[in-house]
Amino acid sequence: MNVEHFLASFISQVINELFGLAIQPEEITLQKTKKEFEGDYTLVTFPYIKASKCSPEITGERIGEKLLSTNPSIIKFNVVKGFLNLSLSNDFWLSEFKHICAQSNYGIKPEKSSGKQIMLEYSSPNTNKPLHLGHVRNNLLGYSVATILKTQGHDVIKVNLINDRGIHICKSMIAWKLFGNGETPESSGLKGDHLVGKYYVEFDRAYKKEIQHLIDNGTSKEEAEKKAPIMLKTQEMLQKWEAHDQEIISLWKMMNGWVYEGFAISYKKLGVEFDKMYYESNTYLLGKEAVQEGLSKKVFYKKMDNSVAIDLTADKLDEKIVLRSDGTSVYITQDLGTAIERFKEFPHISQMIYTVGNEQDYHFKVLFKILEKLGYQWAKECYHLSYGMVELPEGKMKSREGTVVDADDLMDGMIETAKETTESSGKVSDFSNEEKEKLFHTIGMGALKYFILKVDPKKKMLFDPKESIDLHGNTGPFIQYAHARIKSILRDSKTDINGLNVHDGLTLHEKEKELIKLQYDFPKILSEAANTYNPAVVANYIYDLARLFNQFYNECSVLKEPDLKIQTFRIKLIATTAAIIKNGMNCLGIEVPEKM
RNA sequence: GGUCCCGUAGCUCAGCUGGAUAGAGCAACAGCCUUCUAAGCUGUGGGCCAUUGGUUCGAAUCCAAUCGGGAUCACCA
Repeated sequence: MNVEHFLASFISQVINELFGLAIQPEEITLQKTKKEFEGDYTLVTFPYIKASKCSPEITGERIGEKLLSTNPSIIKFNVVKGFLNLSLSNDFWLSEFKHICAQSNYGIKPEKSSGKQIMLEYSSPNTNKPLHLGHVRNNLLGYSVATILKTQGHDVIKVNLINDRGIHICKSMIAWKLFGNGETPESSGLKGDHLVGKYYVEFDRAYKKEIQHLIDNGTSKEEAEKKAPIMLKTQEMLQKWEAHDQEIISLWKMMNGWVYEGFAISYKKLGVEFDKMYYESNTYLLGKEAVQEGLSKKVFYKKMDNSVAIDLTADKLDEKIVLRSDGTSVYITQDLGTAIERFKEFPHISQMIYTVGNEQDYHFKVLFKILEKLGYQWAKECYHLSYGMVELPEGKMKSREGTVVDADDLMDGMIETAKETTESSGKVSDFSNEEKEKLFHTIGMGALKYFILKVDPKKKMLFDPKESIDLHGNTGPFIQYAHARIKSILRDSKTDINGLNVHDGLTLHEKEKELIKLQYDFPKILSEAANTYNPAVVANYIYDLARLFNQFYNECSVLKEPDLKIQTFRIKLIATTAAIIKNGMNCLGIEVPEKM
């Protein structure tokens, strides 16, 4: 039984009895009492003064007195202006705490218990360059939201749609052919994705040089961009690729293979994974049937030049081309086709989530609207998990210009920072080398992941590479540290925690009560995070919990507490705290060490 | 120009389904380790919540306008 509901239904009865006002429990809003006042929950009395025909203060007094006399869990109340603050008894909170203890994974619903199946797409890299900070945000966000949805009992299918074809891929291939001299990851010692990325940058350099050369010889800029020889070669290569030219296909396979080897390493380090991979080289022709279907349903129309379009001006969007005049498809065509395919392939999915940056907000609005107009019922269950760009102090990152924060460098740098800090603390002298490496990875990646996930996904975020990510304060390691501290106490206690029982009638220390109250919120936090697709909700909650534990730790001793009943209670209390920290951090894809 | 998103402490961010004196962290300053891990805890300073108007008993929160920042409006992906 939810505490707010429990109180609200009592209050609705009381208000009805006292003032004759019929009010549903759901309409009563209770809020947590602010720190500076005494009490657990607060009722704002302003909405009821019309019915009570008294001042807000008197209204509060009357409701409070009635509640006190009818509800044994309420032991005290006070009224400040129009605010009625209610205090619940220690035993009430202790019995809530027992409920928390009784569940092995408090707040987390059993796997696949909701019966709802959701497909979530994330990552979606191009195979022409290595992953950068922007991809890191995408990957962490997608993985985290998937994990959070799983806590609600949903069956989540994580998919990755790899953009493995197109003109941008050919750019790296052409540059490698022209300037590569047969260089391979083995011969260069470069990670495969970095090697391919090097030639993507190389292409841009050569292209720009050719453009400048043409401009110097009197060609207009626009003309030069089209006529640059290297660009013509690239377009020729794309045509050959589409015509299944064996030589091009095998070059493509080889270079993509290098990229996949590189990605696999980065994904592993990031700790993300997928249930199914899609490749655009397989899906890029999809959607033409949907175009035909749309034409016959008169959703689309043919234009004078034979291209096919849809008019969305009535929906405050523009006209959108869905098939070129030469009959080839555009980006949105394959997105339409892919979506339709997926719902055929997985008939039980009830929701489709796309983790894509907010620069594509418009694209997804158009996509979902078209699907709706084509008559697909599930179109309204498609959701664009839109997130803000990661910006550097100098502005946006640009792959072609090399002004990106590379994902591998970033991760290695964080792990190195974690190593330095950890070693200087001198706490891990008894660790084996293997354990140390694991710990540095856990802490470094924890810092990075928390740094990115604690901010609201839809907001753009700033990253300054010159200021390394902090390990103190509101950070991943802060939370990991709180967890390690708890585990250290539990080890020293040398007791079987499951065998312990919490006694009634304890007097609760302020911080103990706060810990119970905050732990009690965990399931609500998870469902809120799931409903809003927002890992930051979990991140900020876990931080609050860790901070509260640290305060408790400073004020109350666990193992040195002489009263055994209290000691037992405290052991249970910190054990559940640790479990929630661990499960919460797991939602962010962050591991927590037993010792650090 | 149209549409969408964002403006909260020096910096990075919470709070936004309307409620009490707007919160954290970093940075600065001052304390706390013979006591379960100081990656910690406590305290001090720091705010016209972009501006103006409206709705309300009550607005950082809702509405409108204005100013600033960003994205997008391709037969690119």
